[in-house]
Amino acid sequence: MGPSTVVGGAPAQERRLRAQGRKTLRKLLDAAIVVFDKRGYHAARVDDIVKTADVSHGTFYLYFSSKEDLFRALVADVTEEMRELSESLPPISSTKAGHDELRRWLERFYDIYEHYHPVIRAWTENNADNAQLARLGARVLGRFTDRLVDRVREIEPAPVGDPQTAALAMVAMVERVSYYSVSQIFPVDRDKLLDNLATILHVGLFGGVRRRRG
Amino acid sequence: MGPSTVVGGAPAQERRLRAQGRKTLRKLLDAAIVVFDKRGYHAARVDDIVKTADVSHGTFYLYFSSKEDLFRALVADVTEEMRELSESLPPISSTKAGHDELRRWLERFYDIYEHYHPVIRAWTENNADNAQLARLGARVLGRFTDRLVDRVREIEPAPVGDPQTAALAMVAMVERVSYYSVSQIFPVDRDKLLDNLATILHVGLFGGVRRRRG
Amino acid sequence: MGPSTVVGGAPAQERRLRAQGRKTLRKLLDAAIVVFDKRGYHAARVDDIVKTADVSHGTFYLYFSSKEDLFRALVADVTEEMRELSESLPPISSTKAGHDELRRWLERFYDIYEHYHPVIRAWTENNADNAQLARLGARVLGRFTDRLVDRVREIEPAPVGDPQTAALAMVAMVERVSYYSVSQIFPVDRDKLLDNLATILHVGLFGGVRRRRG
Amino acid sequence: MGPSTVVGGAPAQERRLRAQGRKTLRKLLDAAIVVFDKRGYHAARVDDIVKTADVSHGTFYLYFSSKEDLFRALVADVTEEMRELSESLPPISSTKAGHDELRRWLERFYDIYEHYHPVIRAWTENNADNAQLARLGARVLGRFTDRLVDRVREIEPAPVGDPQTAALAMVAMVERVSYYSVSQIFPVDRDKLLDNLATILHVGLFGGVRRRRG
DNA sequence: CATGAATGAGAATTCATTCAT
DNA sequence: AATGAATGAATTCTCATTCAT
Repeated sequence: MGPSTVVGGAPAQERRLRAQGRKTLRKLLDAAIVVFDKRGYHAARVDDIVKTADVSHGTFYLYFSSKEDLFRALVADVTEEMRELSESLPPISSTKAGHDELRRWLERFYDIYEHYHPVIRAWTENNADNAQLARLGARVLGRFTDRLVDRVREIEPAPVGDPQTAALAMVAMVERVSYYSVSQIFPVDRDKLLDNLATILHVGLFGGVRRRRG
Repeated sequence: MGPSTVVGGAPAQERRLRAQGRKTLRKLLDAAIVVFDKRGYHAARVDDIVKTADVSHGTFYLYFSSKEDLFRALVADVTEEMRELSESLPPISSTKAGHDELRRWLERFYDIYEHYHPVIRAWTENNADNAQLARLGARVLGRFTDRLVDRVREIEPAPVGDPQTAALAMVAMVERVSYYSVSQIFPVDRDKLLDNLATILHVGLFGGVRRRRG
Repeated sequence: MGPSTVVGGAPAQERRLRAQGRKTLRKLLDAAIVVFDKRGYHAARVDDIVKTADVSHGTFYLYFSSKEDLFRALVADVTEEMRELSESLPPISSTKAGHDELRRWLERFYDIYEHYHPVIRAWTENNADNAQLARLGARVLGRFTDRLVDRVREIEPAPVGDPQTAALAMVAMVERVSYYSVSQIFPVDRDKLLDNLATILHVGLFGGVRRRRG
Repeated sequence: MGPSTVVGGAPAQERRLRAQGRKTLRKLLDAAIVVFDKRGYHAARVDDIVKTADVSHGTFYLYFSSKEDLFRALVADVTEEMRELSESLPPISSTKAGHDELRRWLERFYDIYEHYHPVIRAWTENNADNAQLARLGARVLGRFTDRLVDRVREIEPAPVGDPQTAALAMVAMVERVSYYSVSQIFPVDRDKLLDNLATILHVGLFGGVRRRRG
């Protein structure tokens, strides 16, 4: 998990990082996810992050100009992963094979979501007072719906009247149910959840037929 | 909008409030919603709230022991309103009449959600470090799904295999799409949104038949 | 216990108090002693005092201009009682009768001290930043030593070389041991304590002869 | 003056202090004594302490979690010094040599008392609402009386009937007279005071014979 | 006389960020 | 590249005192 190229904050980009530096950078990013998970973004203290990463206070500012700077780096990671994921959505047929493709794709979504969910939650926290962040979030969501709509339109005959709205509703559903699951608001079994989501999407968007389980 | 009985925070509950006191209490609660909307819960300063309510700093602490205390009072309001709403879900038939009932009920949900959405967002923000709050949120969601499942089970023949999971997915969808809408992440027309949601729920849960619009 | 005429603070002295007013005044003074006992002077809140006296916040300021004003009124009470007590010290012979006189007089001291000890402690607390209070305290102590010296000088032959210093040491001892006792730093039996103090003073100042007990 | 090992408050104990840090810690402790002396414990502001120590406000909280935390550190210092002092009380004969030993020991007591008296006064101030502090104070006093009693019992024939009570009275006397002296409630010459105290203790506890001075 | 409400100055505390080594 | 120490602006909270009824 994690994008191939680790991107640091402003101060880190002005320097050429060696192996040691890249390692420290990654330690800080990982520590931040852990701390955001435990306390939430706003309650997270730079102090908590450096303690978790086991580096000194001053070191933090060698890599990031502020907590927000670090957060932006994490958001860039998520955005990139989600962009790659949305582009990787394959054609989905209305047959069992289509259902299984969808299932595998949702699985990858879920795993990324699980890894980054403290970042995603922080993102939500900040939507209120950070318009740019909100726009970026909308773009990520938009890419998912657009891609789904593309795939829906490939099906003949058209399985659903208003693919745009339906796709948005499905994205919303998948996102929120995943949130409930990873944050354990509702304890749900991962595999069962993915089965159900795959079925609902397949039936709701791709003309799949609801089958009794078992 | 707003519950019939205004409940203050810890300090207010130890005193007997007269008309004047109750008025100030309400001013503070309303001001808090405004400020949470503008800046988000964590960025909200007690100072902003008292300025908006046009009372002095000290007055705030006559009614609430802290910002969190005030927040809890607002959460109690939302919880109560949502409880009443979930209990008011009428039987839903699979006919056009059922669709219209659902539409009216969703409309009420949406309006409450719109009014309290700054509180609901703050709720989400705090789920991380406040387990009790998270549990309370789960209970509210649970009441909605339970009630939907009750209504789904009244339909013959059974329109959906696993009503529990389906209901949870629908609740998640409605909640999140409403969030997108009121927070204007996606600018959606309220009426069109409610039409679509009513249809998706009616078809997905209550055996309704999808009809071409127009 | 308590002086015959209750004296209020500045605001109360500008008005003629009726029965009701005098009652409220006394309730406040008594409540203050209770609260000073429980929390100490500085930690005592006007709020605690009015709650204990069961009057409203505003009423306090009808009788005293401030917490300090109330404190001064209590100090005046103690000062007056102690003045009366020091003047009442009878001639002390070096015989058993002298010992018994001393014992009775110490008993009265102890009882006043016990009643007012929260005020006396507050007095100590304030000696640091209130020079006038410190001077007043010195005067009270001075009256005791002077009076003791007067009585010592009546004895022939002179039982002690430097009555002034010896008297001061004895006053210090009595005061502090009483403090240990009433504040229960050392749990001491009142009667046994008074026996011992009477003996020490009688032997140390008045030429008394130490006798084995029993 | 001052104990050999400086102990900081809660925050300081979690970190490893270097030379610079230890210096700042000591500056704060010393400054606190100065400020407690000038204004008394309760009136002392953290602001006064940091100004006197010439460090910033934030630095204070790097070493102590609150004013109370700093106070506890000072109390630990006094307690330790007093413990060492009480253990150092040598055997006291009833001769002139015993008197002189006592005189030297009281001198050391007086000097420690003088240095720490702002702390000791604060201790008294807080006895009311802090039971643990009161217990600790009783233990310190108890060590003095116990040690005196040990030394008294070494004398043959027994010079006093109830050494326990007599010792407590003497400790009370010494403590309070020292307080009068250092706080200048009564302006007393240090040397003359120590002479008198040594004589009273020697005569009152150790069978010494009162001699005319001069 | 008495009350509940309101005020606001003042104090404690936190924590992101900078600095000297 | 890293560290521990220091900073001070920003914020919360308290509580004596005043006010309107």
